[in-house]
Amino acid sequence: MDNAVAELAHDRDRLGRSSTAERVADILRERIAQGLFAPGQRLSEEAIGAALGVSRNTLREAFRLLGHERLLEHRLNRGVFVRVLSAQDVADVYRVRRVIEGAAVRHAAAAPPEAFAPLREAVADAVRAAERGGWQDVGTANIRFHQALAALNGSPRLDEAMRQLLAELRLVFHVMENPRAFHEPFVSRNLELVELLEAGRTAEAGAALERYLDDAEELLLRAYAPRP
Amino acid sequence: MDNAVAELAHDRDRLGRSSTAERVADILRERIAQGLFAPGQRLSEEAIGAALGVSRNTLREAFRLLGHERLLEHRLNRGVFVRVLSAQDVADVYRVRRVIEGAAVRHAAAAPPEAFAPLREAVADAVRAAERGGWQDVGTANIRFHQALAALNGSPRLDEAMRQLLAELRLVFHVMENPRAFHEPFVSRNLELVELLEAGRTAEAGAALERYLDDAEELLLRAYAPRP
DNA sequence: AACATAAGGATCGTTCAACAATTCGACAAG
DNA sequence: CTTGTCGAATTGTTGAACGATCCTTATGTT
Repeated sequence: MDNAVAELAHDRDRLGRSSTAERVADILRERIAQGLFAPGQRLSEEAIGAALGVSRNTLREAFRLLGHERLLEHRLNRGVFVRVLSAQDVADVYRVRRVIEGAAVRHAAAAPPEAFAPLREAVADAVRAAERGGWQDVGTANIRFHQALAALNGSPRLDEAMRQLLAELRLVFHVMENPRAFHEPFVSRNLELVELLEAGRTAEAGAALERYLDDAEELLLRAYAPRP
Repeated sequence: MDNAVAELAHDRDRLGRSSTAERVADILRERIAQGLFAPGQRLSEEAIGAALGVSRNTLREAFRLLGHERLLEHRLNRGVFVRVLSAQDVADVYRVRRVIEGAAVRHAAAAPPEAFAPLREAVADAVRAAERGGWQDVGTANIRFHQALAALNGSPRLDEAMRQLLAELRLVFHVMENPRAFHEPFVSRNLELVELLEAGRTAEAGAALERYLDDAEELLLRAYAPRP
């Protein structure tokens, strides 16, 4: 009985966690992730505030949240804009990915077998999406794969950092035509990765990951030409 | 001449970057770093807003900023509190430090000799501060050392992440008595680290770093007993 | 025609006052 | 000692207001 009460502590954070500003931030984050707000687009306080039925003050709190997540760019006296990543930004994102995901692969050696289940699932989702031509969904599944890979570190802070990095990357995906070319080739390579990991061949997995990230970065940078 | 103009670009971000909310956040961040606001303490909107002469709305924007940096904790309808790190938080901070600083050491092999100058300087500052018994300053210099170490990654995002991590750690330092015991022993180990790095013995440096972080974490966790 | 300048409108930055919602502690009742 | 109720204090959110700043357009000058 005392036990049942103690378990409630797990759900405690689900109680208070909903202010209007945060819910607005959630909505905007989702819209940006879906590409409905294009990079570079200005987000008018008045227009969005009216559309969502919240005051400008509340909306500005939400903007601060997303600005800190690098999804919005705050220019003084000019408003907030959906972030436009430069080529250097993309390079830096991949630099950080190498660090975080590389560490995850090294951690994988000590991980229990069931730790790889989320990776398997993400690959399976990607395969299914690819079969029916949903390239956008393939991209989403691939992102989930790498999120799950980073989770092998077992660190909430790295999970959060990875979440943010991948959200930034999504901004790049949306300004590019031909999503298939950017997502399809990597499904099988993700599968290769998880199989190497499960087999305990972490050194090879690390090398494969390096090649993966090098190729993805190059492919991305080659096709990515933001207005200078 | 064209060169001098080009250099101005470095300071560009310092121009527009001054909204009241951000300046308020800077002030509060500094106060927290100095320990003038103790962990767990509640920051009243009305009191601080009046003291700083800014409106509640502006102050709330600043709070959102610092909340996202994990320095403040926002509890719905209860206000913002200076963050109290749990033992798990401390462990997680060190987990991330191992990842980021470990990668930095690996990067150091390809770094030019002058890249280690900031590390040398930080150690020198720590030594000077230790000689005159300024243990608080020793801690600050040590923090600068590891910030500079992380900078070897050459990644703005990792720099920012490290900045945040070390700011969190400062929260822990402030709730502990006897700062000398936590900072003095590590000065010489930092010196050892930079010398190994300059000598190109990166593998040994990596091992030394691991020991460093293990010891620091254990020392910290042993003495750190936040209210449960 | 090219450039500098000035006026105007739009939007942001910030403040202020107000009210609803929520929390917390005190106090009374069982 | 537990439970219910009340009230003060604080936060959450709104709406309006005004100055500051930026962008565009119109105007004037060389």
